[in-house]
Amino acid sequence: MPENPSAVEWIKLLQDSGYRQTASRNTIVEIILETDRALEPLEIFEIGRKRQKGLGLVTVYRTLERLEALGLVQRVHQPGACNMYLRAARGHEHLLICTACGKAEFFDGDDLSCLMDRVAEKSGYQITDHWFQLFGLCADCNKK
Amino acid sequence: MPENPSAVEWIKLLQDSGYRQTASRNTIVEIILETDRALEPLEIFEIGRKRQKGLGLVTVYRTLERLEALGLVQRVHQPGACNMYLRAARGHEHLLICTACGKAEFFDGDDLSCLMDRVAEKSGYQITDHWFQLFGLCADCNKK
DNA sequence: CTATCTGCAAACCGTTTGCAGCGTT
DNA sequence: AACGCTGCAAACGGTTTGCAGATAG
Repeated sequence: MPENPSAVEWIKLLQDSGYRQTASRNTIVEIILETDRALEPLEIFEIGRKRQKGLGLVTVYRTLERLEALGLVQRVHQPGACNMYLRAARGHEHLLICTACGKAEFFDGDDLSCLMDRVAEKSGYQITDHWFQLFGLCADCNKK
Repeated sequence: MPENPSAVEWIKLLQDSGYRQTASRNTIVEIILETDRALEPLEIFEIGRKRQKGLGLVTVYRTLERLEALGLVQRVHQPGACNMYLRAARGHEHLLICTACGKAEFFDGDDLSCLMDRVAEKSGYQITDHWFQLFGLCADCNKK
């Protein structure tokens, strides 16, 4: 089972790609990695501003853009919003999101391939990508 | 103008829900039902305006809102856009979308339940909903 | 005749861009 | 010293709202 990425790791990847290490980026990366649910740019900005006075919302957008381009972060689509960001899925991970608290977990779902093969054959499509996401109540929210 | 039987059905459902039948709504419903891909509000507006002079973009938005509330239409999420609308899926239908021409087809995928049961057991979540969508090239676009 | 529906214009809000100065390397 | 990065303010574009007149029932 893959370990969660660390902030140090991400900062290093950013530097290896020619980007500079700055206080703003450190803050943003830390917030994303320590939160167990997808966040909107504005949320990241508000949390970040408490830690680093003067942080700009624009920097949040630009940092997310870079992180997404490097495949470290992904945009999460939900029925009510599609502007939230989360650590990106790796390999065959898929998302499981709590509709009450927003908590996001990944699960492994690599056995979708046989279903996809069947659909490809029936439809005549050459399938190149898939989205699979589950919604529900996490154990904590379910108790209530 | 040839009558689309499904359009008649939708208009009737709208009326049964207390909404009035109007020229604008007829036009919008017809466009959605005769198109084999998801459309943005602005696209519906532009096509509709050619048929019905004076149609307003606001009416498109308000009609889509009502059709979505009645479960006749659904918002389609794609990597690049999540403001497109399509006839809603029924039962266990899932979407298969051509990334080249946008053509959307439904396929049946009701055998996801065993995977979902397994995820529920492992994660402790009570799963209430799922999104499953495939992307690829349709037979026509694949030839090129 | 009444309540809904309409289109227009303006407001709204999340996101992007231009810019001059700052900070990393 | 060079060039990327920053925050601010303004621009932008899709969506929503307020309104007075039109229209379905």
